Amino acid sequence: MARERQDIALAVSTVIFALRPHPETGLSAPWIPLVRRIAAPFESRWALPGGWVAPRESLEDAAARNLLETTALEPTYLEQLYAFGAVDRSPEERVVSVVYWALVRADQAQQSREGENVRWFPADDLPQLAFDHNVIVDYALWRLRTKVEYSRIARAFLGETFTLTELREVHEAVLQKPLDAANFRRQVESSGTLVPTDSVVTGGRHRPPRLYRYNETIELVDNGPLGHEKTGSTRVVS
Amino acid sequence: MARERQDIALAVSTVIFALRPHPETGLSAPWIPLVRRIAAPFESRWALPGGWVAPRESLEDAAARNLLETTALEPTYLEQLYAFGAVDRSPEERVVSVVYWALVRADQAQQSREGENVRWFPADDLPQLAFDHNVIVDYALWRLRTKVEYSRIARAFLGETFTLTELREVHEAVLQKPLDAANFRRQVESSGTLVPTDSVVTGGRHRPPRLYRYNETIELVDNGPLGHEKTGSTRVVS
DNA sequence: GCAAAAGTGTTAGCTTTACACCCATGA
DNA sequence: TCATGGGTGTAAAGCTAACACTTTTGC
Repeated sequence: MARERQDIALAVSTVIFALRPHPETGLSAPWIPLVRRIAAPFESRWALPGGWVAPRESLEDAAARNLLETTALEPTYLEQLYAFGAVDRSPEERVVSVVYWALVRADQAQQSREGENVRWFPADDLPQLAFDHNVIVDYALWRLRTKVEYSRIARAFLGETFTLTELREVHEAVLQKPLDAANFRRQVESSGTLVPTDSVVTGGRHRPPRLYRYNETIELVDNGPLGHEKTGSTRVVS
Repeated sequence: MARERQDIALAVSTVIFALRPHPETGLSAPWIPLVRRIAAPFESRWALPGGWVAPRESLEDAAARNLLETTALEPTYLEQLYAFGAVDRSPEERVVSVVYWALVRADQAQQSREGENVRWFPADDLPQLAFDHNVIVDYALWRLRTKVEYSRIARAFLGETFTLTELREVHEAVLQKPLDAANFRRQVESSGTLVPTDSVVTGGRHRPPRLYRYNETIELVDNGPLGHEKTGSTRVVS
């Protein structure tokens, strides 16, 4: 079963989400950074950050490296989204793209070099992108929204400790709808995913809220194909 | 941004599920076909059916073609599972595998050429496979079990029309646990996914059960990245 | 009639949702 | 003391799970 030359280029791209106020509503919402293409095809169009896979790096390493090189971002969460492999998705060359999605905190997002060639856009209001990237972003947004409800990805938008209101605001920003504060509190408290700390936040003109942290002792669900193994397939950097 | 030679081989493999009686319990359970390797690496080990991606075929087409060539199977359902890209998953060569999972009916499964080099195994009791294929099968099995509960993939194991008992037996085989017939009936009836036909099945020594078919007019959920478009990313062949 | 599976009814317990209300702090 | 968000209480509605019971067929 000898293999002849395939001549299929293998690329990785990443949809990176951060939360920022939406320009229209003013409410916190998902934004993504895009990179302006400086060569054909789709020259001068906005596209997802990405690049080629090197022969001696894993797909995930390739995604993280390209992310860092093009946007200077190091995400706190990185997960594979889908492999896109239609024959005509790139003119001329045959390119298969393994796409990842990532989450960064607002403070990390500000460290990305923004400028002529890198700019952040509200994820629900994008220009026409290069290749099939509009479809990809829509799918990533759908995954983010479904997964925030049953997993603990919201932590990637938060610091080590946080108040329940901060956690709820992350959920509201992702889902783009208000949540009942009382019921939200009971849901997360009964889920056992959080542990209260001894600290509260003082300084507000109101009762000081308690700080929580994530409970690291409980096992995760839907952690990808290697999630049942000792080493997860999703990269979580605290 | 000129790209030098990557020398990364792009392969597809597929985890194909069919339902058959389990050799120990006698109850219906998921089985998968495996292919015996006839060359290094992992010569003589069992492995998932698969092969290389041709330059001018999509990933999904490549999966379907390799399936047909190695096992003579044409699945009724085919969906991408995950792209596996660890550097050392194949010795010597660098191989990235885009893995699909597929469902076939029992009658279709019997048409696969079984023999020295192709054999069916109970999915929960496999020998040590080539490469990382044990991990892949476990993940596919997890996806099958979670997805059967919220989507309509069970249809891929059934004919055009079927009784509610037949549908329930598919769920029981996948989940490997008995379900309450009365509650199962109410769940699927209230979901609106099924439409009763005018026909019943006669011949049993009991009240003749009604035949149902799937309601094609309702929109699907979680149909992959292209699921929101007119053409789905999952292949459903009736 | 009787066995067997189809199909309906009923109830206890749990979860969800909506919203009223009290609490603790800074100004 | 008042405004503000933190946090608790509560009840209606809906859903789930378990199981009793009725229906319709073949023999």
